[in-house]
Amino acid sequence: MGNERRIVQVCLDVPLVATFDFRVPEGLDPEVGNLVVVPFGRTRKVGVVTGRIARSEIAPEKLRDIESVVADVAPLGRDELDLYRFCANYYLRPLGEVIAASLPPRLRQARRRKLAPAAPATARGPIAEGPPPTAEQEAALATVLASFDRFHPVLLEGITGSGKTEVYLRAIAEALARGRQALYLVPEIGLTPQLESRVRGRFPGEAVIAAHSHRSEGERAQAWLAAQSGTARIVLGTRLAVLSPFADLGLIIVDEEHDASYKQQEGLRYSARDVAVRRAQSLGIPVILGSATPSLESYTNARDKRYAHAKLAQRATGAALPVVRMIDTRVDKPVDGISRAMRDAVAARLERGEQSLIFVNRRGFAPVLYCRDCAWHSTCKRCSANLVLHLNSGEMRCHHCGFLGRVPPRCPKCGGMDLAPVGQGTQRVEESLQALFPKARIARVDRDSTARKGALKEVLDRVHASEVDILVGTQMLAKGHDYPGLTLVVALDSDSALFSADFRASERLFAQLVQVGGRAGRAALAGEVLIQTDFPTHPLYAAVARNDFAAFAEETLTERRAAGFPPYAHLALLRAESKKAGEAEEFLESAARLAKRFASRVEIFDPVPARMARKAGFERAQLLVRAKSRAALQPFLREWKSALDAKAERRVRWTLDVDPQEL
DNA sequence: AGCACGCCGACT
DNA sequence: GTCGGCGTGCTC
Repeated sequence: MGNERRIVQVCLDVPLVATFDFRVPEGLDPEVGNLVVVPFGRTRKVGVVTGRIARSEIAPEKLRDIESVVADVAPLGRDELDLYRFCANYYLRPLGEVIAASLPPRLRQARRRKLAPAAPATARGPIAEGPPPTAEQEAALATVLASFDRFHPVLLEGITGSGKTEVYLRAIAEALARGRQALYLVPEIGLTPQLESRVRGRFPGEAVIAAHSHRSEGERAQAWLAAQSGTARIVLGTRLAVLSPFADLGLIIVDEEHDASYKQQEGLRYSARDVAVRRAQSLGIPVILGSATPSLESYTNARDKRYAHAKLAQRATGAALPVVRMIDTRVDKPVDGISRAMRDAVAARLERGEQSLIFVNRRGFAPVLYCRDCAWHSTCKRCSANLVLHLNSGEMRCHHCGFLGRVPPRCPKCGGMDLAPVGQGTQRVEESLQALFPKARIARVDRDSTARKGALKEVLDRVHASEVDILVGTQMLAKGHDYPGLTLVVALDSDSALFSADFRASERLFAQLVQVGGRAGRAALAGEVLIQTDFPTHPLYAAVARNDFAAFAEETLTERRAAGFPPYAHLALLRAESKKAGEAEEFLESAARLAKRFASRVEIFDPVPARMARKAGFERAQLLVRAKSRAALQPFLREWKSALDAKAERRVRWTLDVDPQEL
């Protein structure tokens, strides 16, 4: 009888405490991995059984019975639980939080209807014929296939338009042929509706599931179950999908692997790309990381032969890469943001019936309103940021906390009437272009203009139908879309990123310019990219112009090595915020003192204000920690975290960000 | 995280 | 006299 394992450890989404013990009543037989409903406090919760034990340390009178075993969801597999344990450990979060993040909301509800029975598996069908691969694609695929039965990540470095997707699709075909599932991660699925239909078109007989947060709760639950049961053969998804269960995962693809949106910026701050590599490693399956501008981490891994390196240097269509030119705005002074050279270039496209894309990474009309009499300017009371002028709606808006106010008719400080919008946002550029080219059909694409569901697709359809001459927009335009009639891309205001305090800003700028520039001239027409800048000889722009990622990477790596930053070091950031000024920094000061007690192989920086020192009424500060290796950093972080938890600090909200993406 | 309990200011 | 503010503590 002593061997009867009538107590289970149940993992719940509760801070700090990983598992709670529960008795198993007669008639129930939960196994490890099962979802169970348990009474908790005065509510009920869904948890996951992580162990079965004969005795509990908990006083018997405190133990309560499991209420039920969730019967319509199969238990989580060993592989999944291992993966979640790794994430919990590595990112220093409770296991319950990781599991909760991996479960679709519907499955986390203790009270819910029974799930609809899973859709039956579709018959395996023929795979549609793709275009004949180019020699480069063939070679890249050979590299992928050479490491198909083991873990050996492949960095697929391919210029825009080189046909990385074709390599992915052929790799997926191989995984399917071996009877296994494929996971295809993309940064933002909402922006790439074309991809889903392309994948479905290629694999008409296979169940393709798109998993992302724009789905209804029912659909998300169905997608999760289909991946878990193996009904779904191909799962296309955003970062969250990397935590999805699979019956028999045989391949992971991370497209645009450099993209910052793979890093979750709150709660469990995981990098889906890094988790994908780790998952592939423990499953012994191939993983393909694709990008035109790889992250410097992946790039060095390939250069140092830890990853295989496949390159696509030619455009698959044979189209030439766009010509990149700088417009020296010290000489060619822009009027309302538009230089003479830009105006001429757009005019030439209008005359030829070709399309232009104007890239302005700022929405609104103007980033700040300024009083010429007293130098007052519009700032947010709750954030250290300017209020952005949105003329269309007559509002001043804070893009960081959501504050909304009316546009002041006169200066709030001196009462003067001479208020001037300073700088260019997408709305203003749209307006200026319309004034210059009254007959041009202009469409604006930014978070404001595409807030309505389906609005983005409508604009893109109009672009494809040649009903738009000029497209003005933010980085939303850069990702993944094809514009066959587009021959001109202009970047208006990228200089600020050249000198940012964030050491990754230049890496992001390079990727962004390459990506948006790559939209030009993808079909039969030659493309041109113009960059308006005060620094026309800056090495970053020169490398963009030569399409020379390697040169940019090597130069940036030299700087990183000298400064001791990733990939030559590993970082963690302790972020703190508090409503009272000084409290956050005080907390970090004491955290730093604490750290220095047992930090032998890590370097503790001084606390500094966050880049946005005040946000939504919270004072924010951060403390950087650096180590030579993960092996040195991780044990330190674990010890530090538990010491910080023990302080039970209540006034200050704090979180540890392992491998921070933005400083 | 929820959700209680528990002591101090303004009001149906 | 109560309603409710959020500080403190617990959940197997």
